[in-house]
Amino acid sequence: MGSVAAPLDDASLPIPAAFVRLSFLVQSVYARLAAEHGLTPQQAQLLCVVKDQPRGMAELVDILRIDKSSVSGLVDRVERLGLVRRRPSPVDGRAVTVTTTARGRRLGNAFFADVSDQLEQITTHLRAPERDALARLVSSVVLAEAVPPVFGAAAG
Amino acid sequence: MGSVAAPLDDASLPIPAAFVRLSFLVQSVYARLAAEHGLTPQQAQLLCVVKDQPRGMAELVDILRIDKSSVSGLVDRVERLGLVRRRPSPVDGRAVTVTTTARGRRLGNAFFADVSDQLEQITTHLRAPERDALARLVSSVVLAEAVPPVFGAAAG
DNA sequence: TATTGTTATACTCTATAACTATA
DNA sequence: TATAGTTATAGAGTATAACAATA
Repeated sequence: MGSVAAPLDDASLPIPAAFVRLSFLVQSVYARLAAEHGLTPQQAQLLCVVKDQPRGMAELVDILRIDKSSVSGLVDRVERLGLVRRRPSPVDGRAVTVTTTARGRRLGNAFFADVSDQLEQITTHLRAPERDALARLVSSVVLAEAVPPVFGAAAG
Repeated sequence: MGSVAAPLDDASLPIPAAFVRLSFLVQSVYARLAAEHGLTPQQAQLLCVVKDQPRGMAELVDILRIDKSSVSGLVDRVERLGLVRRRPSPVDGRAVTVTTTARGRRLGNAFFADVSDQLEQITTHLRAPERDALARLVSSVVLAEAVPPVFGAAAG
């Protein structure tokens, strides 16, 4: 009862259920659009991470939060698709830098734009001030928790 | 830059980036806690879906959004762990019903409680009215998009 | 010695296709 | 015929452990 400053009259789920189910929705959209571009979600995510900025394998471990051996395999498969390339590091003989090819960059940008469109769409039932409040509140959680820059132009 | 009714002075990400990164955070928490309980995220999710209510395989296909053959394999593995059981449907000779064992129900409840705690924690930097607004706004998206009840007590 | 990255191995997850059995 | 579910198969994703090469 008596909710404070209710922006909508809809029922409200507990935060955990709301978050888990929003995550499920986001993953569904992400997976569907990745598939439409011939990619797995993980391959699309890799492309989003490296499309604006080359990254070393160790950086990818930190950003993607998977083991280095998993990164190796993932980069192998995306490289086999002709979307990224391994470059030797100019400063460290052991390290490699993962860069997109022209095709990879185009595909990454197209996927990024599609996901952005779809995720904007699912908030169109909200009014502008509510959308702004939602963006600010979710952002504050994401920034407070130092979530790696797995999606978005630069900044990370 | 006059934002409307700003609840916080933090920078705000675009909705899509905020959503994708929140989803990444939720998945990270979910995977870590599942592992602490000896489960994969998918196994934990299955347990959350059936822990309060038996479900048929076809229902699980709709809720989990994976192919029926994938559900078969997933249920196989969780059944092998002794956490769920297949029961013949009383009304349809072709159908089976997936039920938790006592251990599965306990484990599912413990996992559910842990995830709930952790996801509450990540919003503790917000004040109560902001948390309420966040819950309502995310809920409105989830309910408008008819996201299946993959987490939460009953309802769905 | 520590760090960067790869390889070998095993298991989970997933979809496609073909199948059985019941409705 | 259609629906409920399983099985066979193959590929992707993941971690662990062991390894090579460079710092």
